[in-house]
Amino acid sequence: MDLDQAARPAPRAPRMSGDQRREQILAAAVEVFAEGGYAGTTTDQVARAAGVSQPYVVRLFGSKQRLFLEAYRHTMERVLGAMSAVEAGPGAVERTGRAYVELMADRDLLRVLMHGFTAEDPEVTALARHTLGEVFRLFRQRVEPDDPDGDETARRFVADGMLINVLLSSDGFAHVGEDAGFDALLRCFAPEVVAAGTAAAGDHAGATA
Amino acid sequence: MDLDQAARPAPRAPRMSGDQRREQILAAAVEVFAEGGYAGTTTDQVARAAGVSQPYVVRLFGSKQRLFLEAYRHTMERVLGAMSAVEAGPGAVERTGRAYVELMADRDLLRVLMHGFTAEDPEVTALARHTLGEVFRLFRQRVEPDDPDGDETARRFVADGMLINVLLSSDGFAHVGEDAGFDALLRCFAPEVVAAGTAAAGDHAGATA
DNA sequence: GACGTTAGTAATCGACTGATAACCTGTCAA
DNA sequence: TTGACAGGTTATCAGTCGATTACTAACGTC
Repeated sequence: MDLDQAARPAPRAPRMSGDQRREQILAAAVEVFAEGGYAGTTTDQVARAAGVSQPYVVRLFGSKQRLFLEAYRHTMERVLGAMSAVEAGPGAVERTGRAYVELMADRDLLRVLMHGFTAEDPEVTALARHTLGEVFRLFRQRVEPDDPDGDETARRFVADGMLINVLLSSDGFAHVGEDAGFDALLRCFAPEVVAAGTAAAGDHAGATA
Repeated sequence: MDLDQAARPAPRAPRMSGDQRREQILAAAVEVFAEGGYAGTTTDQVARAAGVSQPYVVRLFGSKQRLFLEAYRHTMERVLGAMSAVEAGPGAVERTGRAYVELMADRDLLRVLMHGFTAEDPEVTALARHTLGEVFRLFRQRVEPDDPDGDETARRFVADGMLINVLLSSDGFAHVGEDAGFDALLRCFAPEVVAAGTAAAGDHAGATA
């Protein structure tokens, strides 16, 4: 009994290759940073989410800041990768739009991206600006290059993207039926979601307005 | 000498009425929170910016969280106030747009607003969503109510607003000439700024791309 | 089967931060 | 004058967090 309970030193998780662990921790970091941002997240939270100890996280990445930078870069590459994968040609505008919308499936991605814009660290904000610029550029080069309205179309695309990011970051799609004005805005994007949401909410809605 | 240096108990700032002090601290809070967000800002930073001691800030507002909430509400009211001040009628769309652009003069306002969307506190994100909804609503009711494209126009307005917020938050206008794609995007908003910026930058530009 | 290397933890530290308590000091009324 | 209240401060604490150190255990390999 004593041998069974006390002597057992907690069934340690199996070892993993360093690279695997790095990827795992990075994935956990994206998840946790998406929620709390840089300052609002502890290395311990990341460690727990990844199932390792806090000091190990710090040692693997050098510092919290570097961990965040790597997580951010990781995010950036996935976003830009998705946009780069769209081939040019007729209908490219619509297909690029769909590519961005599909990014919403992983809420964390665009939320981390968002934290980059409001970050304090100049290195992070520089990455964030670069990402935004690349999104613009990638879209732009898929529009007829000599279309005089191309810049305008691309700017609108980026602007809509930022609105989506904001809606996602503020968890807007999960708070339908609480604010009339906000619902109206949401309805522009997903009328069916709002219709279903307001019907379902109705009772517990505090209707801020 | 001893009398001059040591005995003098630091020339205390003159007393102020409680309400005045509150306003002053609130203004300082907006300024400092704009930079660091909620988690990335200490009550001591706010206190220093306001020229008072840290415990006094906490005691006046109850807690850091309540201070942030008040600062956020303050910000929100100024933004919505500016939009409400636009009277309806012909050209209302353009005038509302100008009103929003004029808000950019105080960088902190829109940056604090932005932090609300990425905040962890559900009370804050709810306020942020409400603000967004009101911006949409206020714009919408200034467009011909029976204009079938009204929703679309209003959505674009809000989206452009979010893009502006992002550019402002990431300090984009101060980093012209560092990233080609980003410059191209910026050129859609303020061609003259970018032209001047790239010319002036040129030398110290690392040109991320 | 000893040995170096790699994956990982426990213990702990020093700095920071939000909050509390206790105290000080102008100002104004009676 | 005196006293009471409003506007402040200094001192200090308890918790948290990133980072360091020192240690342990699994793996390959000769």
